[in-house]
Amino acid sequence: MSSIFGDKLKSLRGKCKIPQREVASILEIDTATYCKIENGDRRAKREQIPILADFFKIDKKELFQLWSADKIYEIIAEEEDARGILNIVAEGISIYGNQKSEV
Amino acid sequence: MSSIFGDKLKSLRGKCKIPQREVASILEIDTATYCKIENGDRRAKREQIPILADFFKIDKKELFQLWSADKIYEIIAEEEDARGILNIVAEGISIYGNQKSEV
DNA sequence: TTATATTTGCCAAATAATGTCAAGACAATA
DNA sequence: TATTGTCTTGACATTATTTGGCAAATATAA
Repeated sequence: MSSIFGDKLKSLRGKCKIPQREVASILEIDTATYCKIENGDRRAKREQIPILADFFKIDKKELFQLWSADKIYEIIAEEEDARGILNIVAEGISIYGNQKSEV
Repeated sequence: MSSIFGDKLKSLRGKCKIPQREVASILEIDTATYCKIENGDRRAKREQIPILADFFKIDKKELFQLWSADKIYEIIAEEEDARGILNIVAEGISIYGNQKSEV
């Protein structure tokens, strides 16, 4: 499948030259499951994100973003006008004032 | 709860002055279920969207967009940096060239 | 080959979603 | 006030989806 979240993990792990087995172990899940996460066949649990960020020593926020982005991709993948949808959402955010408008 | 999709239905139905019962009937679902859809407590099924669009005589695409947008809202509602996430997604779309970048 | 790493298929358990019924709330009207 | 029709809510059963692990298969090294 491939996912930006999984790709990130893969790349991080590549740098450290650590086997999946080890990462799986700190998450306390099966190697097969972790493998699927890296390949985008399964989604990591929310609680696992900070653990991974700590382990790989990267910004938690970044990892959360990638994780969420994947979920959004899944939604818009099925739709024609992905950009139109994103615009609607972006406008909505501006209106309800989540943060600065700018997208 | 409230959702832009549900609000849209509510407003369309308001104009026609049609009771929920009637819309529910064309969707072949319970009035209670339709009520929840209007109020954003339940999500309409994908197949129901074109039926609704036909019934209310509005653009199917618009309704699909609102429906998808709600799903995205649900995802980013849980995250801090909603706009950051949207940007990541928007960039990804540009890269994979779904359509024009611009968001 | 032998050992280690990664991937895949399939199953059972857990979780989430959907729809209905029944009861309650609300409004308009007789 | 009582009645009628509409809308809303909560609890529950049913169904669908997700998740994790095992075992077997496939790579990758040594």
